[in-house]
Amino acid sequence: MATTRARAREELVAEIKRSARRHLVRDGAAGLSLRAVARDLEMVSSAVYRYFPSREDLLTALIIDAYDAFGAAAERAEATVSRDDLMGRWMAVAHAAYRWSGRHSAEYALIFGSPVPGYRAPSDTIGPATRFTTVLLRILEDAHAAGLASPVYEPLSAPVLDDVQRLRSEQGLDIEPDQLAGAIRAWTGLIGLITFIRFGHLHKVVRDHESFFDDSVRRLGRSVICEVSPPR
Amino acid sequence: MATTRARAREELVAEIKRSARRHLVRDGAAGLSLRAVARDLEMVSSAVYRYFPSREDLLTALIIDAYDAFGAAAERAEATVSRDDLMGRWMAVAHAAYRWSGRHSAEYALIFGSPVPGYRAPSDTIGPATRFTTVLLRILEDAHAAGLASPVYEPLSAPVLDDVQRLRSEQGLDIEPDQLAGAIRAWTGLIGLITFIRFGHLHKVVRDHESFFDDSVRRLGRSVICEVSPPR
DNA sequence: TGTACATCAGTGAACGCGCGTTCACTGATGTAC
DNA sequence: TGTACATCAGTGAACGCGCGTTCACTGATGTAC
Repeated sequence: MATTRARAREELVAEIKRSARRHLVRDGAAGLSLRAVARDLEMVSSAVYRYFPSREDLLTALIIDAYDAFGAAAERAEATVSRDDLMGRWMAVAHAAYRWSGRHSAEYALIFGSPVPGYRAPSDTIGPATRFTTVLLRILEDAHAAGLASPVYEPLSAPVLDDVQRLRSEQGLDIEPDQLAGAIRAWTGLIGLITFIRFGHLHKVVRDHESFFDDSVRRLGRSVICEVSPPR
Repeated sequence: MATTRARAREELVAEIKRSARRHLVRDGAAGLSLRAVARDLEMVSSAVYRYFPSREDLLTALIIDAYDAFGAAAERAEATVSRDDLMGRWMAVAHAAYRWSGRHSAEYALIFGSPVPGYRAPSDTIGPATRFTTVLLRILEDAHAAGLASPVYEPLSAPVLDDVQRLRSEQGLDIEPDQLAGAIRAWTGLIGLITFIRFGHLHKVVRDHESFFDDSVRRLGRSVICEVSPPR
Protein backbone atom coordinates (compact mmCIF):
# COMPACT_ATOMS: atom_id res chain seq x y z
CA MET A 1 0.00 0.00 0.00
CA ALA A 2 1.26 3.45 -0.88
CA THR A 3 1.75 5.62 2.15
CA THR A 4 0.30 9.10 2.41
CA ARG A 5 3.77 10.43 1.92
CA ALA A 6 4.37 8.40 -1.23
CA ARG A 7 1.10 9.56 -2.74
CA ALA A 8 1.79 13.19 -1.89
CA ARG A 9 5.20 12.80 -3.46
CA GLU A 10 3.81 11.43 -6.69
CA GLU A 11 1.32 14.24 -6.90
CA LEU A 12 3.93 16.89 -6.31
CA VAL A 13 6.27 15.40 -8.88
CA ALA A 14 3.38 15.57 -11.34
CA GLU A 15 2.57 19.16 -10.37
CA ILE A 16 6.16 20.23 -10.77
CA LYS A 17 6.31 18.71 -14.23
CA ARG A 18 2.99 20.27 -15.15
CA SER A 19 4.20 23.68 -14.10
CA ALA A 20 7.53 23.15 -15.85
CA ARG A 21 5.71 22.28 -19.08
CA ARG A 22 3.80 25.55 -18.85
CA HIS A 23 7.02 27.50 -18.42
CA LEU A 24 8.53 25.65 -21.34
CA VAL A 25 5.92 27.23 -23.60
CA ARG A 26 6.87 30.77 -22.62
CA ASP A 27 10.60 30.45 -22.08
CA GLY A 28 11.87 27.38 -23.89
CA ALA A 29 14.13 24.70 -22.50
CA ALA A 30 17.07 27.03 -21.95
CA GLY A 31 14.86 29.36 -19.91
CA LEU A 32 13.25 26.72 -17.73
CA SER A 33 13.84 27.74 -14.13
CA LEU A 34 13.38 25.78 -10.92
CA ARG A 35 12.69 29.01 -9.08
CA ALA A 36 9.85 29.89 -11.42
CA VAL A 37 8.35 26.46 -10.91
CA ALA A 38 8.69 26.83 -7.14
CA ARG A 39 6.93 30.19 -7.23
CA ASP A 40 4.18 28.59 -9.28
CA LEU A 41 3.55 25.96 -6.64
CA GLU A 42 4.03 28.47 -3.82
CA MET A 43 6.93 26.64 -2.33
CA VAL A 44 10.35 27.87 -1.52
CA SER A 45 12.86 27.24 -4.30
CA SER A 46 14.98 24.83 -2.33
CA ALA A 47 11.98 22.56 -1.75
CA VAL A 48 11.95 21.53 -5.38
CA TYR A 49 15.28 19.82 -4.75
CA ARG A 50 13.47 17.21 -2.67
CA TYR A 51 11.88 16.05 -5.93
CA PHE A 52 14.47 16.72 -8.60
CA PRO A 53 18.14 16.83 -7.68
CA SER A 54 18.85 19.45 -10.34
CA ARG A 55 17.43 21.45 -13.18
CA GLU A 56 18.90 18.99 -15.62
CA ASP A 57 17.06 16.07 -14.05
CA LEU A 58 13.79 17.91 -14.37
CA LEU A 59 14.56 18.52 -18.02
CA THR A 60 15.31 14.84 -18.51
CA ALA A 61 12.00 13.89 -16.93
CA LEU A 62 10.18 16.26 -19.28
CA ILE A 63 11.95 14.80 -22.30
CA ILE A 64 11.09 11.26 -21.27
CA ASP A 65 7.45 12.21 -20.71
CA ALA A 66 7.31 13.96 -24.05
CA TYR A 67 8.66 10.99 -25.98
CA ASP A 68 6.28 8.78 -24.10
CA ALA A 69 3.22 10.92 -24.77
CA PHE A 70 4.21 11.31 -28.41
CA GLY A 71 4.49 7.56 -28.82
CA ALA A 72 1.25 6.97 -26.93
CA ALA A 73 -0.63 9.36 -29.22
CA ALA A 74 0.64 7.39 -32.21
CA GLU A 75 -0.39 4.09 -30.64
CA ARG A 76 -3.91 5.33 -29.89
CA ALA A 77 -4.43 6.65 -33.38
CA GLU A 78 -3.09 3.51 -35.00
CA ALA A 79 -5.28 1.26 -32.88
CA THR A 80 -8.47 2.77 -34.34
CA VAL A 81 -7.65 1.61 -37.87
CA SER A 82 -8.29 -1.87 -39.21
CA ARG A 83 -5.14 -4.04 -39.11
CA ASP A 84 -5.02 -4.71 -42.82
CA ASP A 85 -5.46 -1.10 -43.88
CA LEU A 86 -1.76 -0.43 -43.89
CA MET A 87 -1.84 2.94 -45.57
CA GLY A 88 -4.64 3.95 -43.21
CA ARG A 89 -2.47 3.04 -40.25
CA TRP A 90 0.47 5.05 -41.61
CA MET A 91 -1.74 8.07 -42.24
CA ALA A 92 -3.33 7.78 -38.79
CA VAL A 93 0.05 7.72 -37.09
CA ALA A 94 1.32 10.60 -39.20
CA HIS A 95 -1.68 12.78 -38.48
CA ALA A 96 -1.55 11.93 -34.80
CA ALA A 97 2.07 13.03 -34.72
CA TYR A 98 1.20 16.25 -36.53
CA ARG A 99 -1.68 17.03 -34.19
CA TRP A 100 0.37 16.23 -31.11
CA SER A 101 3.14 18.54 -32.29
CA GLY A 102 0.58 21.35 -32.54
CA ARG A 103 -1.03 20.78 -29.19
CA HIS A 104 2.29 20.33 -27.40
CA SER A 105 4.56 22.60 -29.36
CA ALA A 106 7.00 23.24 -26.52
CA GLU A 107 7.40 19.54 -25.77
CA TYR A 108 7.76 18.80 -29.46
CA ALA A 109 10.52 21.39 -29.69
CA LEU A 110 12.11 19.81 -26.63
CA ILE A 111 12.52 16.44 -28.31
CA PHE A 112 12.85 17.37 -31.97
CA GLY A 113 14.09 20.97 -31.83
CA SER A 114 17.55 22.41 -31.37
CA PRO A 115 19.70 20.55 -28.89
CA VAL A 116 19.68 22.31 -25.51
CA PRO A 117 23.16 23.82 -25.01
CA GLY A 118 25.10 22.05 -22.31
CA TYR A 119 22.53 19.30 -21.96
CA ARG A 120 23.42 15.70 -22.66
CA ALA A 121 20.48 13.32 -22.70
CA PRO A 122 21.09 10.31 -20.44
CA SER A 123 20.39 6.83 -21.73
CA ASP A 124 17.00 6.72 -19.96
CA THR A 125 15.58 8.69 -22.84
CA ILE A 126 16.30 6.02 -25.43
CA GLY A 127 13.52 3.64 -24.44
CA PRO A 128 10.65 6.15 -24.62
CA ALA A 129 12.11 7.54 -27.84
CA THR A 130 11.62 4.21 -29.58
CA ARG A 131 7.94 3.96 -28.70
CA PHE A 132 6.96 5.95 -31.76
CA THR A 133 9.26 4.20 -34.20
CA THR A 134 8.07 0.84 -32.95
CA VAL A 135 4.58 1.67 -34.17
CA LEU A 136 5.95 2.55 -37.58
CA LEU A 137 8.04 -0.57 -37.79
CA ARG A 138 5.07 -2.77 -36.94
CA ILE A 139 3.13 -1.32 -39.85
CA LEU A 140 6.01 -2.04 -42.15
CA GLU A 141 6.48 -5.57 -40.87
CA ASP A 142 2.79 -6.21 -41.49
CA ALA A 143 3.10 -4.77 -44.99
CA HIS A 144 6.04 -7.04 -45.62
CA ALA A 145 4.12 -10.06 -44.33
CA ALA A 146 1.08 -9.20 -46.47
CA GLY A 147 3.23 -8.75 -49.56
CA LEU A 148 2.27 -5.08 -49.68
CA ALA A 149 5.71 -3.59 -49.41
CA SER A 150 6.44 -1.17 -52.22
CA PRO A 151 8.64 -2.36 -55.06
CA VAL A 152 12.23 -1.19 -55.10
CA TYR A 153 13.08 1.12 -57.98
CA GLU A 154 16.56 1.94 -56.99
CA PRO A 155 19.15 -0.16 -55.15
CA LEU A 156 20.76 1.13 -51.98
CA SER A 157 24.33 2.33 -52.09
CA ALA A 158 26.81 0.00 -50.42
CA PRO A 159 27.38 1.98 -47.20
CA VAL A 160 23.66 2.44 -46.63
CA LEU A 161 23.05 -1.25 -47.25
CA ASP A 162 25.73 -2.07 -44.67
CA ASP A 163 24.19 0.20 -42.09
CA VAL A 164 20.73 -1.16 -42.65
CA GLN A 165 21.81 -4.78 -42.48
CA ARG A 166 23.59 -4.17 -39.22
CA LEU A 167 20.50 -2.48 -37.81
CA ARG A 168 18.31 -5.31 -39.02
CA SER A 169 20.31 -8.00 -37.26
CA GLU A 170 20.83 -5.89 -34.14
CA GLN A 171 17.11 -5.32 -33.74
CA GLY A 172 16.03 -8.69 -35.07
CA LEU A 173 13.70 -7.18 -37.64
CA ASP A 174 11.91 -9.28 -40.21
CA ILE A 175 12.10 -6.79 -43.09
CA GLU A 176 14.10 -6.64 -46.27
CA PRO A 177 17.02 -4.15 -46.13
CA ASP A 178 15.49 -2.10 -48.92
CA GLN A 179 12.23 -1.86 -47.03
CA LEU A 180 13.92 -0.99 -43.77
CA ALA A 181 15.87 1.78 -45.46
CA GLY A 182 12.58 3.00 -46.86
CA ALA A 183 11.08 2.98 -43.40
CA ILE A 184 13.90 5.10 -42.05
CA ARG A 185 13.44 7.53 -44.92
CA ALA A 186 9.70 7.67 -44.29
CA TRP A 187 10.21 8.26 -40.58
CA THR A 188 12.87 10.89 -41.23
CA GLY A 189 10.64 12.51 -43.83
CA LEU A 190 7.67 12.56 -41.48
CA ILE A 191 9.46 14.16 -38.54
CA GLY A 192 11.38 16.48 -40.84
CA LEU A 193 8.16 17.63 -42.43
CA ILE A 194 6.42 18.24 -39.12
CA THR A 195 9.42 20.11 -37.75
CA PHE A 196 9.68 22.23 -40.87
CA ILE A 197 6.01 23.19 -40.78
CA ARG A 198 5.76 23.72 -37.02
CA PHE A 199 8.88 25.86 -36.90
CA GLY A 200 7.24 28.19 -39.38
CA HIS A 201 9.17 27.68 -42.59
CA LEU A 202 6.10 27.21 -44.71
CA HIS A 203 4.35 30.30 -43.41
CA LYS A 204 4.79 32.49 -46.42
CA VAL A 205 4.73 29.63 -48.90
CA VAL A 206 1.65 27.57 -48.33
CA ARG A 207 -1.56 28.56 -46.58
CA ASP A 208 -3.20 25.24 -45.86
CA HIS A 209 -0.49 23.48 -43.91
CA GLU A 210 -2.56 20.47 -42.99
CA SER A 211 -3.45 19.67 -46.59
CA PHE A 212 0.14 20.03 -47.67
CA PHE A 213 1.12 17.75 -44.82
CA ASP A 214 -1.48 15.18 -45.80
CA ASP A 215 -0.40 15.21 -49.43
CA SER A 216 3.30 14.90 -48.63
CA VAL A 217 2.87 12.21 -46.04
CA ARG A 218 0.68 10.11 -48.31
CA ARG A 219 3.42 10.16 -50.93
CA LEU A 220 5.96 9.20 -48.29
CA GLY A 221 3.74 6.29 -47.32
CA ARG A 222 3.37 5.13 -50.89
CA SER A 223 7.12 4.91 -51.25
CA VAL A 224 7.00 2.15 -48.69
CA ILE A 225 3.51 0.62 -48.75
CA CYS A 226 1.47 -0.56 -51.73
CA GLU A 227 -2.19 0.20 -51.41
CA VAL A 228 -3.37 -2.67 -53.58
CA SER A 229 -2.02 -6.19 -53.74
CA PRO A 230 0.36 -6.64 -56.62
CA PRO A 231 -0.93 -8.98 -59.36
CA ARG A 232 0.39 -12.52 -59.02
CA MET B 1 34.97 57.96 -49.26
CA ALA B 2 34.46 56.10 -46.05
CA THR B 3 35.71 58.02 -43.03
CA THR B 4 37.98 56.45 -40.42
CA ARG B 5 35.02 56.35 -38.12
CA ALA B 6 32.81 54.56 -40.62
CA ARG B 7 35.46 51.94 -41.26
CA ALA B 8 36.07 51.42 -37.56
CA ARG B 9 32.34 51.04 -37.11
CA GLU B 10 32.03 48.40 -39.80
CA GLU B 11 34.90 46.48 -38.32
CA LEU B 12 33.46 46.57 -34.85
CA VAL B 13 30.02 45.49 -36.06
CA ALA B 14 31.74 42.55 -37.72
CA GLU B 15 33.73 41.75 -34.59
CA ILE B 16 30.64 41.86 -32.42
CA LYS B 17 28.86 39.47 -34.73
CA ARG B 18 31.87 37.20 -34.86
CA SER B 19 32.03 37.05 -31.12
CA ALA B 20 28.28 36.55 -30.85
CA ARG B 21 28.48 33.61 -33.26
CA ARG B 22 31.10 32.02 -31.04
CA HIS B 23 28.86 32.43 -28.01
CA LEU B 24 25.96 30.97 -29.94
CA VAL B 25 27.84 27.69 -30.19
CA ARG B 26 28.26 27.36 -26.44
CA ASP B 27 25.03 28.90 -25.17
CA GLY B 28 22.47 28.89 -27.94
CA ALA B 29 20.30 31.76 -29.02
CA ALA B 30 18.46 32.05 -25.72
CA GLY B 31 21.76 32.34 -23.88
CA LEU B 32 23.35 34.90 -26.17
CA SER B 33 24.43 37.79 -23.95
CA LEU B 34 25.54 41.29 -24.88
CA ARG B 35 27.64 41.43 -21.77
CA ALA B 36 29.54 38.30 -22.74
CA VAL B 37 30.20 39.78 -26.16
CA ALA B 38 31.38 43.02 -24.59
CA ARG B 39 33.77 41.14 -22.31
CA ASP B 40 35.08 39.31 -25.36
CA LEU B 41 35.96 42.56 -27.10
CA GLU B 42 37.20 44.13 -23.89
CA MET B 43 34.69 46.91 -23.98
CA VAL B 44 32.25 47.97 -21.36
CA SER B 45 28.82 46.37 -21.83
CA SER B 46 27.05 49.63 -22.57
CA ALA B 47 29.37 50.32 -25.50
CA VAL B 48 27.79 47.53 -27.51
CA TYR B 49 24.62 49.62 -27.59
CA ARG B 50 26.36 52.03 -29.94
CA TYR B 51 26.29 49.23 -32.52
CA PHE B 52 23.16 47.27 -31.77
CA PRO B 53 20.24 48.96 -30.03
CA SER B 54 19.27 45.74 -28.25
CA ARG B 55 20.00 42.08 -27.87
CA GLU B 56 17.16 41.31 -30.23
CA ASP B 57 18.65 43.41 -33.00
CA LEU B 58 21.92 41.56 -32.71
CA LEU B 59 20.03 38.30 -32.97
CA THR B 60 18.25 39.54 -36.06
CA ALA B 61 21.56 40.48 -37.66
CA LEU B 62 22.90 37.01 -36.96
CA ILE B 63 19.83 35.40 -38.48
CA ILE B 64 20.09 37.52 -41.62
CA ASP B 65 23.78 36.72 -41.96
CA ALA B 66 23.10 33.02 -41.47
CA TYR B 67 20.43 32.87 -44.16
CA ASP B 68 22.70 34.80 -46.42
CA ALA B 69 25.72 32.58 -45.88
CA PHE B 70 23.59 29.48 -46.26
CA GLY B 71 22.24 30.71 -49.57
CA ALA B 72 25.68 31.80 -50.72
CA ALA B 73 27.11 28.36 -50.01
CA ALA B 74 24.39 26.83 -52.15
CA GLU B 75 25.06 29.28 -54.97
CA ARG B 76 28.78 28.60 -54.96
CA ALA B 77 28.30 24.83 -55.05
CA GLU B 78 25.70 25.02 -57.79
CA ALA B 79 27.88 27.25 -59.94
CA THR B 80 30.56 24.55 -60.23
CA VAL B 81 28.24 22.12 -62.01
CA SER B 82 27.44 22.18 -65.72
CA ARG B 83 24.12 23.93 -66.42
CA ASP B 84 22.46 20.98 -68.08
CA ASP B 85 23.39 18.46 -65.39
CA LEU B 86 20.23 19.11 -63.41
CA MET B 87 20.54 16.24 -60.98
CA GLY B 88 24.16 17.20 -60.41
CA ARG B 89 23.08 20.73 -59.55
CA TRP B 90 20.48 19.45 -57.09
CA MET B 91 22.97 17.13 -55.43
CA ALA B 92 25.59 19.88 -55.26
CA VAL B 93 23.17 22.25 -53.54
CA ALA B 94 21.99 19.55 -51.16
CA HIS B 95 25.49 18.55 -50.14
CA ALA B 96 26.51 22.18 -49.75
CA ALA B 97 23.58 22.69 -47.42
CA TYR B 98 24.51 19.60 -45.44
CA ARG B 99 28.14 20.61 -45.13
CA TRP B 100 27.24 24.15 -44.17
CA SER B 101 24.92 22.88 -41.45
CA GLY B 102 27.81 20.90 -40.01
CA ARG B 103 30.35 23.66 -40.11
CA HIS B 104 27.93 26.25 -38.75
CA SER B 105 25.76 24.18 -36.48
CA ALA B 106 24.80 27.02 -34.17
CA GLU B 107 23.78 29.26 -37.04
CA TYR B 108 21.91 26.41 -38.67
CA ALA B 109 20.00 25.86 -35.43
CA LEU B 110 19.34 29.58 -35.31
CA ILE B 111 17.49 29.58 -38.61
CA PHE B 112 16.07 26.06 -38.77
CA GLY B 113 15.89 25.05 -35.11
CA SER B 114 13.34 25.74 -32.42
CA PRO B 115 11.89 29.22 -32.53
CA VAL B 116 13.60 31.47 -29.98
CA PRO B 117 11.06 32.17 -27.21
CA GLY B 118 9.88 35.76 -27.23
CA TYR B 119 11.62 36.53 -30.50
CA ARG B 120 9.68 37.58 -33.55
CA ALA B 121 11.68 37.77 -36.75
CA PRO B 122 11.22 41.12 -38.49
CA SER B 123 10.48 41.23 -42.20
CA ASP B 124 14.14 41.99 -43.03
CA THR B 125 14.84 38.29 -42.68
CA ILE B 126 12.55 37.28 -45.54
CA GLY B 127 14.83 38.42 -48.35
CA PRO B 128 17.95 36.52 -47.26
CA ALA B 129 15.79 33.49 -46.45
CA THR B 130 14.75 33.19 -50.09
CA ARG B 131 18.30 33.14 -51.41
CA PHE B 132 18.55 29.39 -50.95
CA THR B 133 15.15 28.55 -52.37
CA THR B 134 15.84 30.70 -55.40
CA VAL B 135 18.71 28.41 -56.31
CA LEU B 136 16.44 25.38 -56.05
CA LEU B 137 13.72 27.00 -58.09
CA ARG B 138 16.11 27.89 -60.86
CA ILE B 139 17.13 24.26 -61.19
CA LEU B 140 13.52 23.27 -61.44
CA GLU B 141 12.70 25.93 -63.99
CA ASP B 142 15.61 24.71 -66.10
CA ALA B 143 14.39 21.14 -65.78
CA HIS B 144 10.97 22.24 -66.87
CA ALA B 145 12.41 24.13 -69.83
CA ALA B 146 14.52 21.12 -70.85
CA GLY B 147 11.57 18.76 -70.60
CA LEU B 148 13.30 16.93 -67.77
CA ALA B 149 10.68 17.45 -65.08
CA SER B 150 9.62 14.17 -63.52
CA PRO B 151 6.30 12.69 -64.60
CA VAL B 152 3.35 13.07 -62.26
CA TYR B 153 2.12 9.83 -60.77
CA GLU B 154 -0.42 11.23 -58.41
CA PRO B 155 -2.56 14.37 -58.77
CA LEU B 156 -2.49 17.05 -56.09
CA SER B 157 -5.44 17.36 -53.75
CA ALA B 158 -7.63 20.40 -54.38
CA PRO B 159 -6.44 22.57 -51.46
CA VAL B 160 -2.79 21.96 -52.27
CA LEU B 161 -3.40 22.74 -55.92
CA ASP B 162 -5.04 26.02 -54.89
CA ASP B 163 -2.13 26.97 -52.69
CA VAL B 164 0.42 26.16 -55.33
CA GLN B 165 -1.40 28.04 -58.07
CA ARG B 166 -1.64 31.12 -55.90
CA LEU B 167 2.08 30.90 -55.14
CA ARG B 168 2.88 30.42 -58.81
CA SER B 169 1.07 33.56 -59.90
CA GLU B 170 2.29 35.58 -56.91
CA GLN B 171 5.90 34.76 -57.68
CA GLY B 172 5.53 34.71 -61.45
CA LEU B 173 7.02 31.25 -61.74
CA ASP B 174 7.16 29.38 -65.02
CA ILE B 175 6.54 25.89 -63.62
CA GLU B 176 3.61 23.52 -63.70
CA PRO B 177 1.68 23.38 -60.40
CA ASP B 178 2.53 19.70 -59.98
CA GLN B 179 6.20 20.44 -60.41
CA LEU B 180 6.12 23.39 -58.05
CA ALA B 181 4.46 21.27 -55.40
CA GLY B 182 7.18 18.71 -55.97
CA ALA B 183 9.80 21.38 -55.51
CA ILE B 184 8.32 22.43 -52.19
CA ARG B 185 8.27 18.81 -51.08
CA ALA B 186 11.88 18.36 -52.15
CA TRP B 187 12.95 21.52 -50.34
CA THR B 188 11.01 20.55 -47.23
CA GLY B 189 12.43 17.06 -47.42
CA LEU B 190 15.97 18.34 -47.77
CA ILE B 191 15.87 20.72 -44.82
CA GLY B 192 13.85 18.25 -42.76
CA LEU B 193 16.44 15.58 -43.40
CA ILE B 194 19.39 17.81 -42.53
CA THR B 195 17.69 19.01 -39.37
CA PHE B 196 16.84 15.48 -38.34
CA ILE B 197 20.39 14.24 -38.84
CA ARG B 198 22.11 17.27 -37.35
CA PHE B 199 19.94 17.29 -34.27
CA GLY B 200 21.07 13.75 -33.58
CA HIS B 201 18.02 11.62 -34.25
CA LEU B 202 19.86 9.17 -36.45
CA HIS B 203 22.69 8.65 -34.00
CA LYS B 204 21.72 5.22 -32.81
CA VAL B 205 20.13 4.18 -36.08
CA VAL B 206 22.58 4.73 -38.86
CA ARG B 207 26.33 5.07 -38.66
CA ASP B 208 27.25 6.63 -41.97
CA HIS B 209 25.12 9.74 -41.92
CA GLU B 210 26.54 11.26 -45.05
CA SER B 211 25.80 8.19 -47.17
CA PHE B 212 22.27 8.00 -45.85
CA PHE B 213 21.88 11.67 -46.64
CA ASP B 214 23.19 11.19 -50.15
CA ASP B 215 20.89 8.26 -50.81
CA SER B 216 17.79 10.03 -49.47
CA VAL B 217 18.47 13.28 -51.22
CA ARG B 218 19.07 11.58 -54.55
CA ARG B 219 15.66 9.94 -54.27
CA LEU B 220 14.12 13.30 -53.39
CA GLY B 221 15.73 14.76 -56.47
CA ARG B 222 14.46 11.98 -58.71
CA SER B 223 10.91 12.69 -57.62
CA VAL B 224 11.27 16.05 -59.32
CA ILE B 225 13.97 15.74 -61.98
CA CYS B 226 14.38 13.09 -64.69
CA GLU B 227 17.97 12.13 -65.27
CA VAL B 228 17.49 11.12 -68.90
CA SER B 229 15.32 12.74 -71.52
CA PRO B 230 12.00 10.96 -71.87
CA PRO B 231 11.55 9.22 -75.24
CA ARG B 232 9.53 11.28 -77.73
C1' DT C 1 44.22 75.82 -43.79
C1' DG C 2 41.89 77.00 -39.36
C1' DT C 3 38.35 77.39 -36.23
C1' DA C 4 33.62 76.37 -34.00
C1' DC C 5 30.34 73.28 -33.47
C1' DA C 6 28.03 68.84 -33.96
C1' DT C 7 28.27 64.13 -33.91
C1' DC C 8 29.76 59.94 -32.31
C1' DA C 9 32.38 56.11 -29.40
C1' DG C 10 33.33 54.49 -25.26
C1' DT C 11 33.22 54.90 -19.86
C1' DG C 12 31.62 53.71 -15.36
C1' DA C 13 28.11 53.53 -12.23
C1' DA C 14 23.70 52.24 -11.30
C1' DC C 15 18.82 50.05 -11.42
C1' DG C 16 16.29 46.14 -10.81
C1' DC C 17 16.00 41.82 -11.80
C1' DG C 18 16.87 36.73 -12.25
C1' DC C 19 19.22 32.29 -11.55
C1' DG C 20 21.04 27.24 -9.42
C1' DT C 21 22.44 25.30 -5.49
C1' DT C 22 23.78 24.50 -0.46
C1' DC C 23 22.94 24.17 4.35
C1' DA C 24 21.37 24.00 9.08
C1' DC C 25 17.10 23.74 10.79
C1' DT C 26 11.92 22.49 12.30
C1' DG C 27 8.19 19.65 12.31
C1' DA C 28 5.60 16.03 10.32
C1' DT C 29 5.17 11.16 8.74
C1' DG C 30 6.64 6.34 8.79
C1' DT C 31 8.72 2.04 10.96
C1' DA C 32 10.47 -1.43 14.20
C1' DC C 33 10.01 -3.26 18.40
C1' DT D 1 -1.55 -0.14 20.79
C1' DG D 2 2.43 2.71 22.29
C1' DT D 3 6.82 4.42 22.27
C1' DA D 4 11.60 5.64 20.26
C1' DC D 5 13.98 6.54 16.47
C1' DA D 6 14.72 7.29 11.56
C1' DT D 7 13.34 9.29 7.50
C1' DC D 8 11.54 12.78 4.83
C1' DA D 9 9.31 17.54 3.35
C1' DG D 10 9.58 22.08 3.51
C1' DT D 11 11.80 26.65 5.40
C1' DG D 12 14.62 30.67 5.12
C1' DA D 13 18.86 32.61 4.58
C1' DA D 14 22.83 32.85 2.07
C1' DC D 15 26.60 32.40 -1.73
C1' DG D 16 28.10 33.89 -5.90
C1' DC D 17 26.89 34.66 -10.10
C1' DG D 18 24.64 36.49 -14.35
C1' DC D 19 21.70 39.57 -17.21
C1' DG D 20 19.60 43.95 -20.31
C1' DT D 21 19.31 48.54 -20.35
C1' DT D 22 19.78 53.60 -19.06
C1' DC D 23 22.26 57.77 -18.22
C1' DA D 24 25.35 61.60 -17.54
C1' DC D 25 29.74 62.14 -18.83
C1' DT D 26 34.63 62.66 -21.42
C1' DG D 27 37.28 62.88 -25.29
C1' DA D 28 37.95 61.95 -30.06
C1' DT D 29 36.49 62.41 -34.96
C1' DG D 30 33.96 64.77 -38.65
C1' DT D 31 31.83 68.93 -40.98
C1' DA D 32 30.62 73.59 -42.43
C1' DC D 33 32.13 77.94 -42.98
